Amino acid sequence: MKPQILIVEDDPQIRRFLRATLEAEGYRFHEALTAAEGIAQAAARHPDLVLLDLGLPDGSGMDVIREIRGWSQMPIVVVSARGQERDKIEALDRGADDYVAKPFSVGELLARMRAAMRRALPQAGVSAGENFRFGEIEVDLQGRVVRIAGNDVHLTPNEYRLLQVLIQHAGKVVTQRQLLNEVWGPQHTEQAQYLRVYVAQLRRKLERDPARPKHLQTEPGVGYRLIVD
Amino acid sequence: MKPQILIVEDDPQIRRFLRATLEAEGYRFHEALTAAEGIAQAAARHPDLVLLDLGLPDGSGMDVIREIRGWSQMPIVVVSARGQERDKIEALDRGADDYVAKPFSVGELLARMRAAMRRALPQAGVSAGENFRFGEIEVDLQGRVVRIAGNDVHLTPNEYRLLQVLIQHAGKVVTQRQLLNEVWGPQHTEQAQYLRVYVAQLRRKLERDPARPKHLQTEPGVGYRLIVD
DNA sequence: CCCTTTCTTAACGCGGCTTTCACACGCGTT
DNA sequence: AACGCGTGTGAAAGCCGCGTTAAGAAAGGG
Repeated sequence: MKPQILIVEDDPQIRRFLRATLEAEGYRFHEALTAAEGIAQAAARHPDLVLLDLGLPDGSGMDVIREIRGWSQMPIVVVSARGQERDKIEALDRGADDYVAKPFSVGELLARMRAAMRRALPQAGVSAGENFRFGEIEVDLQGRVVRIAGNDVHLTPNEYRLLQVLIQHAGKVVTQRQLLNEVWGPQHTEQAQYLRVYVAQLRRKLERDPARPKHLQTEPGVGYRLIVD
Repeated sequence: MKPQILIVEDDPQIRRFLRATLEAEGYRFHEALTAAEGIAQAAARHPDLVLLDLGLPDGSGMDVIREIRGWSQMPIVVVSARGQERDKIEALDRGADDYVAKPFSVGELLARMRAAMRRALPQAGVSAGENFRFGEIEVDLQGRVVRIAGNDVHLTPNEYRLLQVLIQHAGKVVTQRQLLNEVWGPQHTEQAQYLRVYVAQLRRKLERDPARPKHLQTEPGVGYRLIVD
């Protein structure tokens, strides 16, 4: 199940931008335009993370933090145009998990969101967790379990690490050297044969038709790429 | 008891600055000048938070994050001169809790440290509860008593300690290093043999069929996991 | 001080994982 | 056509991690 984000933001332009960003990442999300609605939706939907703008019209975003913290430890990442130190300190001390000032980089925002959600997982034993899905394949990154159409698939340590690295760069090409370095260490960046063997093994275990891979594709002369729909 | 901070930083000037800052806040702290020493001290002292500089002389600070995350969830706040986006993303994805780029404001750094430590607190909440149950096994965390189907089972100190750590992370994988660090201390994180012996003993005492464990499962190449129904 | 319990260390078998090799295939070049 | 190159595949061999047992050392209690 993909993480569900609640966006609390009144500026239509920023909202559109966040919407596009989260959509591209595959997150599910809902939007609230006011502080009151933000609190209500946070209570109703139990999102995996709240993206909160501090400059809301009907009251300070600080109230949203205080209100939510009264009954939940859900991750709250503040996104604000105001970069003043005292705003940051107040928001963080009231219980926000992170504070990203505009203008911010998309990659950093997403990384900070991932970090906040990762931390929240252990204590909330109920929540499904940060699973990664592509096609009928589901990877439970916390539990280290891979399921294909619901059935558990056993991966060896190296196979799993290889898949992990590919997931980290999902959609993008990962060079052979990079894969070898991450999985086998810097001493083995020349052993491209390892990759051929293990990519084949992964395909046999994950792909419906290993000879015509749908997800784990070869980039000849460069590396491999994990296709996510 | 005041929080204890571990500073991992080679630059004497920044170290002096951090020292003065933390002292003024009333934090206790220790210092490590290299990555290796930082890892060792993190294991030995169990600080409440690690302040980590990424630009260390004897290897990347990234290794420190990866190493510590192998056996502990302690808060790690990166303090770095490098403010590049990819550094931030990499550090956060490897398990850092926050990333503060120099030049930073003192107040913000302290607020982010407080936020990171506040989040870490609830983790200790498991042992405070009442009895822990899984299957026909019941663990009285107060009385340090284990019963299986009503009958008392005697566990040695190390056996109980090992079970305790697994219960604290029930359902999740606990790495070998983490278990070794929690039960035998930071000096013995390489003695995986201890684990094999004691896991076998625990299984013989707790599992109905020790050869096919239902609760105390092995995660090959990683660690062990306590399955709770 | 002796006896019991617990911890540490070593040895060994087993199974599975990793590594390595051999070879087939597609493709572009000679 | 033949060759080189990068890639995919199957299988064999060796290694390594894990589980198990046992014996000696250390610790603790009478």
